[in-house]
Amino acid sequence: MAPRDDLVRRAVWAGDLGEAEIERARKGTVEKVFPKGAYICHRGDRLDYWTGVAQGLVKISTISQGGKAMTFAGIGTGGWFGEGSILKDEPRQYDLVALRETRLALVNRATFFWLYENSAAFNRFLVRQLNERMGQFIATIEHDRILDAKARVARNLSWLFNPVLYPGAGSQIEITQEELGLLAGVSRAVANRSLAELEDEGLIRAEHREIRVLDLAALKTY
DNA sequence: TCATTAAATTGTT
DNA sequence: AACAATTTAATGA
Repeated sequence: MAPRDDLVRRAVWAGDLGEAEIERARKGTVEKVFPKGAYICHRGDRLDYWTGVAQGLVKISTISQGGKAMTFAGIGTGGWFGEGSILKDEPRQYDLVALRETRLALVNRATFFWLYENSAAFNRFLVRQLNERMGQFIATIEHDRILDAKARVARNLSWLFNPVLYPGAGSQIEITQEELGLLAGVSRAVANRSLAELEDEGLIRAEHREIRVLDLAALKTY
């Protein structure tokens, strides 16, 4: 059992793919491991792969003109991203950083489009994913008051628990406070305090190396 | 299985 | 950034 087989087969979008489709997808997929802290790609780079996180945690971020770091999304194990850059055939608009050792599944451009043209199941997945992301961004804009540290932590956490984007994830996730701090753009100490407060408010439960969400809706719209 | 130790993670300052 | 406390993982009796 080559790990590559499992990778494609286990992917959420492969759920109702036919055997032939899976085989085709498998052939166009390579795996690559990035060490903790490594850049997967910089803004402006070309990365002609549709990318899935087989294991690990990736931050999608950019630096604003004012020089402030801004995180667009955190992608955990089981998440997929990059369809926008592939579809539009343009360089990445943001930086990709592996927050911990991360194993990525890279689906090449030709295979992506083959699936796009031939698999209804794949298309259903794509539409759902794009729609869900859209919803995330709209929610972000709607609640775009001055984002204090706690709010950023809460929002980034809620992203990681999106049941549509991560069908596999239950109500708990493995993430350290340091990693969450990197995602939210706050220091570890602040992340720690934010989590403690969120826990007091009954939204989450923080444990060692993992966090349980008790009220996802409240977390999203914090 | 238990004890010891090293490494990682967390709580505070 | 530094330090202590706590938890986990690894090792060997």
